[in-house]
Amino acid sequence: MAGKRGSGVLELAVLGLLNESPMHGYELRKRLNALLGMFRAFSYGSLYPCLKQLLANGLIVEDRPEEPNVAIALQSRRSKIVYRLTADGKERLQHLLTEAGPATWEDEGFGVRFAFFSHTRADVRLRILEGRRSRLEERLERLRAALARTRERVDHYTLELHNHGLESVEREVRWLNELIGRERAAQENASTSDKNQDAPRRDGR
Amino acid sequence: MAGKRGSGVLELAVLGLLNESPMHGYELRKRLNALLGMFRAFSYGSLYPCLKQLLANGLIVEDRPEEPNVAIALQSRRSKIVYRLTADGKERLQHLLTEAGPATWEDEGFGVRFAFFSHTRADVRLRILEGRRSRLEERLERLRAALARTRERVDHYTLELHNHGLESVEREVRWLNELIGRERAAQENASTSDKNQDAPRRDGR
DNA sequence: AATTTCATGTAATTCGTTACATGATTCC
DNA sequence: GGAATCATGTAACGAATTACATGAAATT
Repeated sequence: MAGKRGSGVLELAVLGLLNESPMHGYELRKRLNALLGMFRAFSYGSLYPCLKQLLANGLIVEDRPEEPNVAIALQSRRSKIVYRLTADGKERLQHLLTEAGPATWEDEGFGVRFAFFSHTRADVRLRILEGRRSRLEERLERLRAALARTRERVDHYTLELHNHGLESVEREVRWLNELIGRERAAQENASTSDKNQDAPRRDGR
Repeated sequence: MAGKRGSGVLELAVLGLLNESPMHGYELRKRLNALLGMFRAFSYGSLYPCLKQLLANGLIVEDRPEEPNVAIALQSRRSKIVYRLTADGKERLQHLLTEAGPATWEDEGFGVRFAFFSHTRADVRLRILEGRRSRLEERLERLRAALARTRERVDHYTLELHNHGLESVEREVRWLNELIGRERAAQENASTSDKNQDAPRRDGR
């Protein structure tokens, strides 16, 4: 059922962007690298095969701008294949935004998920932020333990590297804490006036 | 000449560790993930094929602990294949530590290169640090430009992400500046009493 | 004796890249 | 009319992963 290809951060990013508005490949790549410039940059060699795959899976459709009545001869100008999401595509996007996976995927996918937060349900946002935080905290523990075990036996540079890394992660945790706090406040704010702001909780397992 | 396989961060890391002391695969992986825990974790599925490749390329040799005279029957205990660097391997390590490559490799390799700084020539250290800094600064410029172009057209979350990313990179640049300053001071300190501390500069191109 | 940890490997797969190849459109 | 950029793709490759498979050694 699930296609053999088309997974990965790229799929999520493409679906997310097409969810905001239909686009052709070239523009997609530009917006992609503007949006995710902090983390990575995708090339056409990845993008077009991905689009092909999404098309084959029925998650997107092409919108070639042909008005059949108006001008038949103008079909020669057949550049710019605009893609847009199908219903299946939207479903898939929600799945990718929501569902958990292996830690490595969650790590890679966080930036992209965050980038589409304004199109994401409040409860899902909170879950993603908390998930990220707990993974980072787990990592912190492991790193601190490893550092304590080898204390004094490592050279100056290794120590410097570890400390810098540790501080970076700690900094991100503080950032997440702030964001989570704001999200919670906004949610409470909304639930005082509006009910059913809570997510209908999914099956417990 | 150059083997078709065995490139990547892993090769550098393995050579670097074996340069410190001979080791068998299992221990190698543990030390690897302790050393590079901040960035990545390698699995046996990567490590053993890499060792095999390095062996085939003559960069390492195996040191199976068989004393032929003592006990022939004890060969049945053929665990723990200890590897150590050959002369070619040391040369290759110096090449990998020193030589520049595509930006993506330099980015991935920085952490590993840094981890082996205590076994690296002072001038090479400085070059690596400055290279990293200039790449980061280039990235900063691009990010700031992109941010300025789309200013006010992006949603709250995207802005938050970009700012956090920007600050992280700026922070690393400051860290590098500190390190570079210290390296320079140490180098000057040394060159007042000791001459030929300068690197014999390689061909200019 | 059983379980955990040590130790070594292979096969298939994944996600992405670089380099190549092509052509239309716009700017100068 | 020539250059830059827009636009779409393909083929070959790269680096590492996961899942699988095996067995010896140490601990309980």
